[in-house]
Amino acid sequence: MRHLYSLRLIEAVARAGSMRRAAEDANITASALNRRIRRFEAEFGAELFERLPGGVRLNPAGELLLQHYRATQSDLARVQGQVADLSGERRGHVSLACSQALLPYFLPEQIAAYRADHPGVTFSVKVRDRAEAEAELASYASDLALVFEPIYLVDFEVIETVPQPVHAIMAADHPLAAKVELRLRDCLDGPHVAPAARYGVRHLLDFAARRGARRVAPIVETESFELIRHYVLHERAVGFQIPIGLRDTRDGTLVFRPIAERDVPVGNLFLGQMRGRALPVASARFARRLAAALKALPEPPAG
Amino acid sequence: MRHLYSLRLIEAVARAGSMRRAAEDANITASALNRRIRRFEAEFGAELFERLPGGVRLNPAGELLLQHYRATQSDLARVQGQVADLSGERRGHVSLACSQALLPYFLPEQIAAYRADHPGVTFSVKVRDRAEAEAELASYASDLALVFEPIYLVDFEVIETVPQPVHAIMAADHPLAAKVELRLRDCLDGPHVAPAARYGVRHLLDFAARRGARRVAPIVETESFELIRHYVLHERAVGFQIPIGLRDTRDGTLVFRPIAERDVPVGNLFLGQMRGRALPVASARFARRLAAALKALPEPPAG
DNA sequence: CCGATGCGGTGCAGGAAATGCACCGGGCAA
DNA sequence: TTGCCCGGTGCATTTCCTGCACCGCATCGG
Repeated sequence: MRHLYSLRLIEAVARAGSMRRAAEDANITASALNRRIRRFEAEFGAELFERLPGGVRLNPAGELLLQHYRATQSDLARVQGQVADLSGERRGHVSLACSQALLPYFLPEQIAAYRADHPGVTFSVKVRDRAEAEAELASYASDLALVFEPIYLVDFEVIETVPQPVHAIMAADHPLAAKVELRLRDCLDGPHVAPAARYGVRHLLDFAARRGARRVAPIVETESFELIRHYVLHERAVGFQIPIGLRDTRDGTLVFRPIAERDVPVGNLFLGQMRGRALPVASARFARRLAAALKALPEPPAG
Repeated sequence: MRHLYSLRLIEAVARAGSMRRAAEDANITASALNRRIRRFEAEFGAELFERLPGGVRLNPAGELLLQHYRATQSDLARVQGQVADLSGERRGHVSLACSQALLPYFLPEQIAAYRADHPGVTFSVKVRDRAEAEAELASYASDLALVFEPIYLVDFEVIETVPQPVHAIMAADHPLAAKVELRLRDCLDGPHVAPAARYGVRHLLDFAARRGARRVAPIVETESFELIRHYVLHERAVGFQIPIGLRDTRDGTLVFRPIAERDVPVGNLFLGQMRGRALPVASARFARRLAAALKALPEPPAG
């Protein structure tokens, strides 16, 4: 939409940190860009940037305006989606930020099921930890977020929440695999593999360990849940994960067992959006569906 | 803001019902306007108007877009207010739609008190009945609404509510003035003066009368609360009003008495805004103040 | 039936507005 | 100092928008 061109340029400048670089990105000359911005500032009634020797940076007024631009843009996209909808096109796009646990099973299934009904809808999926996912929502870069454990932002509006007790995962021939439920100390006493500190599972583990005067001391600490799942098959170690990202492997080599609730508190998976925002039709429908699927989630079998 | 020019023109066309008339209002030629709109429609991806023999009318897509425009405009105004605010200017504008009962005492006092602290803030006050006031909010024409009794729209977000029992008003020498509390039948048996049907007070009276198998049969029915207050001084009649619009007159000629709660249900005064909307700073602050003032409202003395 | 009227829409020429180019002064690093 | 990159500006050019004249069409009144 061309009437937002100036605002788009302002965003580009804010991102690039310099008018000349932004001009290059936007395929116009720096002088044209400069003048557009000066003109806009005059009309708006306030400067938007701090002019520094090495470039420019948004000042508070600019931050405010940029926020407005993003909200406007998102609302316009929603309107266009609704219009397309009422002309029967059923097109649209869903953008979503989620944590890694959703990647192997839950999200692929949900997206595929949704696209079976609405083949015109496309998706973008970003993998973000909790803090990043909330930033995604706040900047309107994603419509939805699906993250594990605590929510920081007040602007995060919870659509649905589902409990996910932390599970220990291990090779099928691991001694602990014989038990139905594990104690935390059983897991921490032996070699273990854990996600990095910023992940929700680790957060719960650290909290629980501290309470029990123990320490999470992983032999491998990683940001990749997939690495954890595969590593425990190689060394006699225990990993930690939430059940939504776990399934019985076909060959039965990987097993998972819940950790006693009295040791590690049950965490929650949150589906949320930016507070007060009217989502595009496609995203709103998908969110409703996700919420239903989360609510219908079976108690995970201790496979 | 010039980047909204096309949208402003679209709104003008929607309001005028014809491109030629809108062009005249906007001081451009019809051809220029026509082309702007066609161009916008092409870029937007959908027609916005039904072309009729005698002019044009918004189609659903146009309605949606217009709603977006109004929201955008309002949000931009809020941002500009915030920017002015952070440069310490404390300027701003509050627009409010309210019912007549607030005009004599409550609103003037509140506005004056607010302006004493923030002299840069200006106000516009529209007198609207309940339905109209809600339409004002929905079209972003007013920031706040302060109305009596029931709320229709789901988009009306209640900020504060305060009970206001219906009172009968009469001349000091009216026989009924001797009682501390009146029964509805006492009022309806004699000549009475009442607001028109669309007002909340009348709504409650009609409801109560129907329940008691009686009828509100006013000798004067009017849209002016002021007329009611003055009329009862001229003829031995009873009028109806809510206490927030009543004070002891200096000369003691006008008195008001509550009507028994078992006869007429207590109505409520609602302070509200458009659901989900971020108000301009000035309006938000004034709303907070209004809410506090409403909550602190004294039980009305039976003067 | 027919002309008058008011509507949205278009071809074309003139004019306003945005752009690109060349260049300035200034901070910064080597 | 020299060279570099920054934001900002004067001027010629181009792009885009506007205004005018006019078309086809539907409606209305005689």
